[in-house]
Amino acid sequence: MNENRNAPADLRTRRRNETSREVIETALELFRTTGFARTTVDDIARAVGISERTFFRYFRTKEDVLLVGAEDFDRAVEAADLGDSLSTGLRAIELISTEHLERMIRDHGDLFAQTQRLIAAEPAVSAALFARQHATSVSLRRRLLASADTDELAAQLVVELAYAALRSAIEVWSRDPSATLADLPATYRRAREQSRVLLDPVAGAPS
Amino acid sequence: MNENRNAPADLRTRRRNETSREVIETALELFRTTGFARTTVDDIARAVGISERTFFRYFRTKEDVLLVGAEDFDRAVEAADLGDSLSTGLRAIELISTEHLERMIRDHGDLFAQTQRLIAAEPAVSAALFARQHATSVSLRRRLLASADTDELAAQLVVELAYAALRSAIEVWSRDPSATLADLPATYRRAREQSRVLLDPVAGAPS
DNA sequence: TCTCCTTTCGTCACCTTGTGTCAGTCACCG
DNA sequence: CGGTGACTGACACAAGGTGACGAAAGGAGA
Repeated sequence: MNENRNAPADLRTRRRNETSREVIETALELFRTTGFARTTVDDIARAVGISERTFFRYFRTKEDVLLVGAEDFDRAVEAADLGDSLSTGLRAIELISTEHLERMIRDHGDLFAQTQRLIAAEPAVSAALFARQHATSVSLRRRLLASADTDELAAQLVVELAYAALRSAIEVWSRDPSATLADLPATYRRAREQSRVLLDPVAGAPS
Repeated sequence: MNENRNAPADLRTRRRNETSREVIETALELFRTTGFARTTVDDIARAVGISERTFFRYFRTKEDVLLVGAEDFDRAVEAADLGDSLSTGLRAIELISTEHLERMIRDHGDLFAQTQRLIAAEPAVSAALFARQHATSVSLRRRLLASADTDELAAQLVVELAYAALRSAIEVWSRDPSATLADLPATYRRAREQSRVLLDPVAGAPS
């Protein structure tokens, strides 16, 4: 399709992005002050100055408002070159995750941090996020199987373990009030290293 | 509290269990023939012969109907002795998972298999399941921190990796049409072994 | 500038999930 | 046998989410 990345863009699309961002920021504020569950979609729409119906044209669900870069991440994962083995596949997923975190920090900054904190605090939202990741994990497993000749279990495990490290890093980081945006990539690096140590077959019992 | 396990039980509790099981089996049938989304709670209630309101007295949500042993599993995890280190904690979670699978197979048999297949096929339900697991994972991390003196990231990782292995095993097993109930414990054992091999620091790149 | 097409938006109507409430029923216990 | 507490059905209601239709506004061409 037409891929005019970083172009001045349409006036329509520009206004759409503005409205989208305005909804996110307004919702974020309402969620913090009133709580996620007690804030209705109608509250958000009214505060932004749009109709309830229009809100759902921007976001499929109330939870989606907080899943800022999720769609981009999914697309990047789907487009990634996984190489021809499980280890190259794992490395590819980790690389994309790293780039994703850096881009989110660069492009969205505090907005990203705030959404992550709210996600960690709100089971309904983390469940929605997981549903996304689960869908891509199944698709990833299929692609790994096609290119890396291995069994389904190993392929699924590689994907799940990679996602587990990413989720854990974000989770622990977002629950730490003193952590800054700059700390996140380092936390994720530690998560990858530690996950390898924790399941080390030498340290773990053989059976 | 009163723990009359395996006792003849009250007439009321007996009827309650019967109704609950009837709801599960009826819903399972409707979900398979009509699809999860297109089946309304009212359809299920009507088919069982209870009111819509009563349905919600048995199950908090429509998804909960498929989460048969989840509550027992959570309780078992919460009550487990995690030892005094991350490795004993990991071992404890794995033991409980194994016992849980065996008990589900023994007590529920095909019902369990059918629910797992539907869960794997239905994003909304796996999201609900994840929400449960996420809640217990946070509580587990706290308990590991209290007993094993380590950092938050390592503790969270241990829990997430353990859950990832369990989920992957069930996921892959439930998507295999030729797999039988007896295959599940073996699949889970392979998942634990493989997860240790896949993240082996010797095979993986140091950085 | 005028016209035509496309996208977007607001309004209205509707369905489904989930909760609160109230009154009636029934098993159990004294 | 009468009281207590749990379970149930019926009703009302809030909130999330979808479909349909007409109006308004942006964008392209004459």
